[in-house]
Amino acid sequence: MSRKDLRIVFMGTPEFAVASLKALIEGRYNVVGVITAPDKPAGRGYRLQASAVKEYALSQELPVLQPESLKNEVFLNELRALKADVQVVVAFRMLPEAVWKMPPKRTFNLHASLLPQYRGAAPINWAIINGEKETGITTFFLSHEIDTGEIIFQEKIGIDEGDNAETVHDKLMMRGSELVIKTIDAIASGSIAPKPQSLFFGAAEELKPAPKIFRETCRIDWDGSGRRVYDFIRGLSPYPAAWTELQANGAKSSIKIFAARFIAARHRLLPGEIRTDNKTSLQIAVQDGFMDILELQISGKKRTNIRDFLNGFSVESTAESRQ
RNA sequence: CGCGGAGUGGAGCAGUUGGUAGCUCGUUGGGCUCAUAACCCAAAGGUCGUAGGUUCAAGUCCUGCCUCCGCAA
Repeated sequence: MSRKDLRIVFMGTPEFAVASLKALIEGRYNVVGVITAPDKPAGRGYRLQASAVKEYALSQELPVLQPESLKNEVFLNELRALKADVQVVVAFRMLPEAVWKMPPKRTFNLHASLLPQYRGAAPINWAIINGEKETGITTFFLSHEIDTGEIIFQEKIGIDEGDNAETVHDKLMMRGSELVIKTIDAIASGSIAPKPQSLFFGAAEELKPAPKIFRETCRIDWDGSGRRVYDFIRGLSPYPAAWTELQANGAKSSIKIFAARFIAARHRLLPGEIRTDNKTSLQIAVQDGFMDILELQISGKKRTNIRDFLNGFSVESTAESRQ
């Protein structure tokens, strides 16, 4: 069948998924339905908020389903009624077998890592945090265990020294949407040869997971090398952002750190001790030097560069008592 | 009505028990210097998010509205 005749149901929630849906729509593929998360109270005031995918789908006048439960019979019937040939899943949630087994040409997922590495909810962040030099994108058919199905296509993408979670996210999102198209085309033409994930890693290799990230995960542990702390900060920047606490204008506040650079140096400070001229620089000690904070945000205020921050805030230098 | 913080000269912040506003930086002019994002001197620039209220008098107390941010999801 022609690739444009293929009836496609798209499932996804955040911004990352929008790029793929958009690529399908702009490529004039036959997207017959979009499944996304229900509007949820979120943000300050708990206002009801639609997902990024929903907003885009509505702007394109695509039929949208927002089931509370993916096992609900009513939903399953609605889904069946769409008569999908294939289902595309990008950054959605775990699907019950009844859903992913439905379409004749199966259901595939776009995952933001080089599977089998970084299975889980936060592959982009963890790849950077772990100091990887490259990561990538993978399309694979869904199976029972999460992120373990047979791989259709995979593509490597480099992580540069100056990259952070945002830049890598954007790269993967764009290339990912191309991979989705490529995968759809291959499925339509019947020219796919999915391979089990076991063929993608050597026996000696260890599998690194990418679990969901919580606030406590984002607290900076200064007792590490500058290399590790640097990767940690950029791996979480700008969202959800690495944070620490310090004394500013006489009060203890938590600050998010968006950008920092490592300065190698020998010193006798304890990890986490601060030295600052309260004017242009704020440096926090790590094992083998200092992290020079460049961009940060104190709670209740806006994100600023270090100079602006120090113009108004006076930070206690915990390093002066010692030398 | 989920909890909390904030809106003050171009920027980041102070402002005590209410009496028309201050700091750091920047800007402009001048000086010093081989030089500088360094230093010195001087100046310009705000009526304090917005609407209303209390008061002899409000940035500073009360109410509504707008915007931003942290937590939480």
